[in-house]
Amino acid sequence: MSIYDTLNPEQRRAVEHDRGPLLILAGAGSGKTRVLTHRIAYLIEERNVSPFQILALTFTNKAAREMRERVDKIVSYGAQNVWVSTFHSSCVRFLRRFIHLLGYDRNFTVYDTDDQKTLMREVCKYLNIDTKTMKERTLMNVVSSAKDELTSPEEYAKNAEGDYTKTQYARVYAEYQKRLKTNNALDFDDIIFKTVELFRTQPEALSYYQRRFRYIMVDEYQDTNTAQFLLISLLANSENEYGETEHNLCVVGDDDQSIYKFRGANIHNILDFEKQYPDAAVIKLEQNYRSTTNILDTANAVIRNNLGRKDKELWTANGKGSPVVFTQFESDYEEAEAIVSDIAGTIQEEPDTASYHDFAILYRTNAQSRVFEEKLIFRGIPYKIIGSINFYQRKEIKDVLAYLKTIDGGADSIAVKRIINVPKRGIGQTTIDRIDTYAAEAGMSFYDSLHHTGEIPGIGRAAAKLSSFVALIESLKSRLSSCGSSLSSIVETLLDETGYLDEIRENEDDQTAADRMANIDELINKLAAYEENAEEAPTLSDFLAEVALVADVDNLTGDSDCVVLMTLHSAKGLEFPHVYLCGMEDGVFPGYMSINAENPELEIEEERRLCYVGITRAMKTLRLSAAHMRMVRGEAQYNRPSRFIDEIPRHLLNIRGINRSASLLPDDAFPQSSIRGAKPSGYGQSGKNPPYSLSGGSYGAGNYSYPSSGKYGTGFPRPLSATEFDRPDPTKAARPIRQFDSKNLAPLGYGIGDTVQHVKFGTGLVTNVVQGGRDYEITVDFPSAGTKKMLAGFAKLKKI
DNA sequence: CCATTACACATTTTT
DNA sequence: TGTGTAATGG
Repeated sequence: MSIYDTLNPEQRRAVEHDRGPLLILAGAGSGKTRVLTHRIAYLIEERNVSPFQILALTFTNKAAREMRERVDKIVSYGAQNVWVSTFHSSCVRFLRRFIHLLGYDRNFTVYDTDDQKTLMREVCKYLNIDTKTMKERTLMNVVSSAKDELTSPEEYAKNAEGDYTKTQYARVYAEYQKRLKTNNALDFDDIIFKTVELFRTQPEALSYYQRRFRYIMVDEYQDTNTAQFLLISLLANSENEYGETEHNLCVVGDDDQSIYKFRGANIHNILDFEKQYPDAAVIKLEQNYRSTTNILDTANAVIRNNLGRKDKELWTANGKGSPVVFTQFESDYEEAEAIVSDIAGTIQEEPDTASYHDFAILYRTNAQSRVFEEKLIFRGIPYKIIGSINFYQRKEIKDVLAYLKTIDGGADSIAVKRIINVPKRGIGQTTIDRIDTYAAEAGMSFYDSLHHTGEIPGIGRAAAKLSSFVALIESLKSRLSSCGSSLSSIVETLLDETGYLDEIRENEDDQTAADRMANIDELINKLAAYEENAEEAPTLSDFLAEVALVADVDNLTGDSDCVVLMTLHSAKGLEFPHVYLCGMEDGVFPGYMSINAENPELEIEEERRLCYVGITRAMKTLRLSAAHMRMVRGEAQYNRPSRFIDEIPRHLLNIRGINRSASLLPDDAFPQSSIRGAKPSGYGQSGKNPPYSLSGGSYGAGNYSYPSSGKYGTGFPRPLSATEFDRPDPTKAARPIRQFDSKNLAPLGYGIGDTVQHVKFGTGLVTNVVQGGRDYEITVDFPSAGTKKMLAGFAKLKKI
């Protein structure tokens, strides 16, 4: 019996497809990694393909690591010669070899988001751009999208002609790019962008890799952006031994799991694969090995509402399993309490079968984790939050890395400026600005101008401090190059000599100081491990680049027994026996940003895919929940349950709710998530829709909304205890639902062409009124503030 | 130059 | 709510 016998027919067909383009549409949990790894084994063992000729590209280090391990396990020989790595790491390796052809130095550094932001701030300052009207964040997105679309600064400028804002963007982009190059740095997008540029302009570099990689596999193909798409297309264009062009390209993905449009992912890359390669074979993997029938039916029911997707439906031979539960709680607080106590209860009841790491709490935004954290701490349940605070983004780590970058070359001015006054050396902003000006005029790098302090006007007393800083860096530099000290020992030396550790000890409270020291220790360990394991000669640049390309989820290992909390985005690719998908409310999930977007249909579809991803993470049980009231940024918000809940057929859901008497509810239906203390000033004074009961079977039949009074605690009944998951209290009836009809919006009192008064912007002309789901979106031209789009519910416009 | 305070501001984020 | 940046005064 061969290893291929364990595959189902579709999987097997995919594995045995050895030549030409192949698209594998792999639904969630359909065993795509298995297919990829078995296909690698098959090519090597049955088709005599050299392991050196195989390239497997992933998005995350975690995925790359997993694939690497599994390839090593099933491929009998030469497994380590298969190139398995992320897009970015691969491109860094390509660029280390050839980037000099593009005028960069081969020991370039990689800028992470923080560095990018710092650089962008400098650019704005230099170009006199008011960061109040044009935020760095926006500018970074502009530059990032431009690069994702392979638009050079010059092209961008050309396209921007005649448009003032775009012309500004073009100036920023050009200056930003210029500075990156001066600093010999690439940002994340550059890594792909520059590789494509390399392959387009340097045929030798391209054909070198085309000849090398004859079989290319791409995981999560639905998440590729235009630049990555082109990169793949260029590489997968090799010639075989008969001089024929062949496209041995195998892409795996699921259009339903495309959730990174906001980062430039282009879903058409997967949808149009067959157009690009008319001879492509297409194989659908629809059998799911992860979840129960109930969970998959729920997932299918939701995703069915998206248009323009590849037709497919997941099924499983697993049993029906327990029903999917939806509970609406009184507040986010009670939601968290119930979920945490449910986890504790399950663990207590089934200590032999359930452990903490079987449970995942998933949410839309990182901010939602806080309540859970509180409850988990209170109960003493071990947990891990995967999230925005990446190890390598911590201040102390970034400081140490900045020191290393400075020692490594000093071309990266952002790094030098970061640590020139850390710990405090009495070198302030004015001094830095003066050096900057001098450096720009003299055409040298920031660090190099530190050697010429005598010539810099206005430096005065700071000169001595600057030279002692330079002396420190130089001594570390020589220790590294001539004495052959290890990287890790250099770090120890610099921490000691700069007094960095002392500063932490003095200025932080005991706990944070201890945390920081521990982090630094861990960094030293990682450095030492890197030096030991490096394939070739370990270099500082390589370590730094590697480190810049690490995400938080990458460090999620199964070895610690913790409940895991993370955003839906981070959860992609993972699975858990028990999943809690919380915050299922309109305005939270789908987020208000998508509901109020210019193109809500499109954005809601992306949110729906996110929902699909969340649902399909669950193996055995899935609990959906919402809160009637939620504290968001210190304000109470009242949201109706998510529209995605409506999309799940009633018979699949076990609905549990909070008890509340209908008569206590005020009549106003809020147009949008409400504001603390807001007066229910004239919205939807309908009051004529009779409440109907949840148990009456009408749940999910159409539009409805929960009315709300403003402030929590005013016209609102005292919070009642939430029904516990799994243990419905029969004394508490299902909560009543009232129907809501969007046509019942209150008349606005003004319309297009009217002049209105706004609290902040003054008077303006209404140019457009669009009726959204529960509110009007008003476009107003203000002579003072420009054109603004706002929701009638928030704007409080008055006709004049 | 640096500490303090006032103020504005908030999606998601594989790399 | 709580964080991170801009203005202020010592």
